[in-house]
Amino acid sequence: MELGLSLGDAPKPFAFLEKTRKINNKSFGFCMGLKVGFNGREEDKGEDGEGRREGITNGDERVSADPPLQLDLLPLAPVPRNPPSSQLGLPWPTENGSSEGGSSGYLGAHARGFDVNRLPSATDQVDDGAAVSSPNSIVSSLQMEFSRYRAGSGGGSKRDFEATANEVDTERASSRASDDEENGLTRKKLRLSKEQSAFLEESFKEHNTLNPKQKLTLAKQLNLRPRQVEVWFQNRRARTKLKQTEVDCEYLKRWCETLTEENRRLQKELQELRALKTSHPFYMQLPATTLTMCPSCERVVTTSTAGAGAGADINTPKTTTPFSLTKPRFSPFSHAHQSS
DNA sequence: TCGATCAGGCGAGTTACCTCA
DNA sequence: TATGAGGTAACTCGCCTGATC
Repeated sequence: MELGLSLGDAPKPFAFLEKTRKINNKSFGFCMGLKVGFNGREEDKGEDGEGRREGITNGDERVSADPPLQLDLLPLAPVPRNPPSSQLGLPWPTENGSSEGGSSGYLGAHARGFDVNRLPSATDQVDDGAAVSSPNSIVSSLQMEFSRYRAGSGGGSKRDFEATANEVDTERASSRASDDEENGLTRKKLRLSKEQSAFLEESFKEHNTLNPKQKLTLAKQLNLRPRQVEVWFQNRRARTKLKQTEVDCEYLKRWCETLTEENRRLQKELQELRALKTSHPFYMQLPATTLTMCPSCERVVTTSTAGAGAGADINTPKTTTPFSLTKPRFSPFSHAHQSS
């Protein structure tokens, strides 16, 4: 059984059909594909390679004629097709080709000064190349910058309230930071502000991995250490994967129930056929024949080693079957018979 | 060309801290 | 006010990959 997952637009091809390990981040909807194969090659694949890393298999490694089922688990509130990355000034080109360079970005120009996590150290300034305002100026700078931010985004009262709450958050964080610094304690963990989280979230939608340049630019824009940005993306990927796993489990559980039910029904049908065999021996004078049905072309063909029924197509109108045939969902069929 | 070494990145697992009911 | 649960930032470890020698 093969499970292909992608984060992104539902109709997109499954990741295991593409030669890519990248997760599509255009939206946070869950798109899950399930392919059941009978060749058992999963066991042969081993533990190395991209498939292990991302749970994705290359399409050319397993070839199946049956298209995988696709389950769309999109969020109730769909993510806008065009996330406001350009407004946020992401440090890399978006799909629209905008927002190249953080300095021209929306927050890129204004976000300086709301560092909630640290007091700038000399090494940080060297490493990040970002001049950080003094601790005492953080809050006022933030309020000034975000008042502009609100005005620029045309926010209403609710937005103003949220921004104010974020300012409080930031102030609290700054206060904690200052306290820790004064006490000479090393800060273990501090909360990111809502703005920082939202900005990182938007960035993650664009790219779920960062190259060093993007990391540095983001860190500068958000006044975070590059390490913090890196850790945030790592944790974000982990959360995404965890969520996917939960969805996978739920889906596979339902799928298992469905297969169990189908198996039960087929067993019942088999019993009926056996009963028919005893009551209508006429049918049993036919040579032993295996009936198979291709789920893709929906043709039932007979295969037999002897007798008149070999290779006959029972879908032709003049041929009838005294019983119903169930179309299996998955089959290791090849479509060699389809061309004929 | 091949192997050893190193740096950097990432996933997985864990810890520690914070918030909230 | 104390407490437990849940969320999450940060850390550690091991593995992989690419660059360099």
